[in-house]
Amino acid sequence: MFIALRSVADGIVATELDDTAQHPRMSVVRPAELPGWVAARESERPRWVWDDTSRWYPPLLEAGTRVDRTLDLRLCRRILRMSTTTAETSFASAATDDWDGPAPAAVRASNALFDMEPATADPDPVVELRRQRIAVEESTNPGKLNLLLAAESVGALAAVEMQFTGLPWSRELHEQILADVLGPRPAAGRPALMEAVLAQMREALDDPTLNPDSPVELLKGLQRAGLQVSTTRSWELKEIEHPVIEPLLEYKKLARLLSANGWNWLDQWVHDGRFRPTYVPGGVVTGRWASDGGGALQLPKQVRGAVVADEGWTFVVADAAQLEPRVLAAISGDAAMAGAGRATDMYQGMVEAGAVETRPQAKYGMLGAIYGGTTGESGRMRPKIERAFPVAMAFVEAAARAGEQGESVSTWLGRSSPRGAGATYSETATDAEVRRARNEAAAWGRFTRNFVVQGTAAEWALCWIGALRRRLWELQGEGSDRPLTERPHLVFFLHDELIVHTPAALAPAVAQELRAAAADAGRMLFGAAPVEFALSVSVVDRYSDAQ
DNA sequence: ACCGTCGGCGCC
DNA sequence: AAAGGGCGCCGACGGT
Repeated sequence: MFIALRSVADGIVATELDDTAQHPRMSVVRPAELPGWVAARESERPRWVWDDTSRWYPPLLEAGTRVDRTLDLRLCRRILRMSTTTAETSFASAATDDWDGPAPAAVRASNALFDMEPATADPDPVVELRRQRIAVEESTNPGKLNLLLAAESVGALAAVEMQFTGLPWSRELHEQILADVLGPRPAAGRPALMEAVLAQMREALDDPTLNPDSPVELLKGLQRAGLQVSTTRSWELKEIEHPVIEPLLEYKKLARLLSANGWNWLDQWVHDGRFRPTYVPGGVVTGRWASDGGGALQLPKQVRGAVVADEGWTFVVADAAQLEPRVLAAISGDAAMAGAGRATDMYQGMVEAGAVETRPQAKYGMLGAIYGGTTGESGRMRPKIERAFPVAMAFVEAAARAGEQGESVSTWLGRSSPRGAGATYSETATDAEVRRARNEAAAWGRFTRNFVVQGTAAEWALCWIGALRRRLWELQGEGSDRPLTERPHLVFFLHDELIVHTPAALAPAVAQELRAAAADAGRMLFGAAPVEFALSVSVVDRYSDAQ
């Protein structure tokens, strides 16, 4: 059963539909009564259909209503528009309309739902749902596409829930870290320890007015002192021997901490002991999530010591070990690579299988295969990886060739990449123009090579989240009416890593569910394929203690 | 005062 | 011959 929600001038129209999206029965619900109404219908396990989860779900959660299943029509529209599996359908060729692109700002405003009368009615979700269902049926792989749409949508629910519950964050411990590394918070100017390091730099360069914060001036200063550098990037500076290098690298680290996760960040993003990032499901072309504000997906290891569980609670931190190589083994059907993945540590498994000699060789070799790297260690390992895993390598090579020629590539479930230009240049092009066109085509090939792996890994992660979310909810019995924040709940997601905040006594059970959900995700995507998805799981009171 | 771009670096 | 994927955020900078 579906129940589609739509905001109109005199309330919210809820349209109940059967599993074929037919036989509508409409009710009108007053906005203030929606959470209670939704909660009452939830026992029938409908799939709630709405334009944007980020618009409808926060007020429901605020009112204590959790929903199990949804279809986020706007997210689904984007997938169906792009997918090569729907390319032949009328859905793909239809003119753009309100459902394409982001929601209008007026609709996005979270209070529009309950506090204000909308100026115009929403576009009809029932019409869009039916169009999408037809597109899926007419696609070349309805089963996979349905799974992708459900996974994308459940991810949107989890994203809103994680923002709602927030990541437990200790202001005191964060301030302690800042004080240890930078010194006390200054009223103005640089913190004391930064100033001290800067003094060392000025001394080493004999340049008392050196401005370290301007890359242009810093570069001039370094060159004036005779250093052979063309940029001020850390990795380039590391190659050089000079008394200024050590304090300079230190200064950069301090400046980074100060500007990205210093006191200002704390003031802006941490309130009432919680960091509440906005996740953006589907925000990355590959299907990965993006984040908006607070840099949730770039949380440096340096400040993870401030992430501390509540009294009597603990964290279960799980990350998927070597997720992308395992995904590559599965989508390419490379049996030898899948065999190496039967080890808990896949890279070690590759060593034991005799493919390479050391674990770092395995790691860099695989990263090179997935990213298209050819220099350094990953380039040197390339022939060995080719020999050991020819099926997998042929798979990513094919994805790269497709991209170079301007073709679209797709993930396992059918999310497709944008089209590239290919190596296009006119007959009268100069050598430089030809070179540039070829470089661009090669870069697009690296993008598509990575797209199929990164995007499928993102699909695995969505399935993992979806399976875990239901398992956690059922952990204490569905009948329990405890709110989300009083049960084990997800608080953080980082591409291949999840954190669950749980009453300490339930941590072993949560760890079990995380592993079971990972196995669920593997089966959902790949059925009986012989690829295992190992997790490393730790139970810790502080995020920085994980692993 | 505001806006867009860029260098640089954090995460996966 | 050479070729590393995806993001977000900050401050500086150059433009208006």
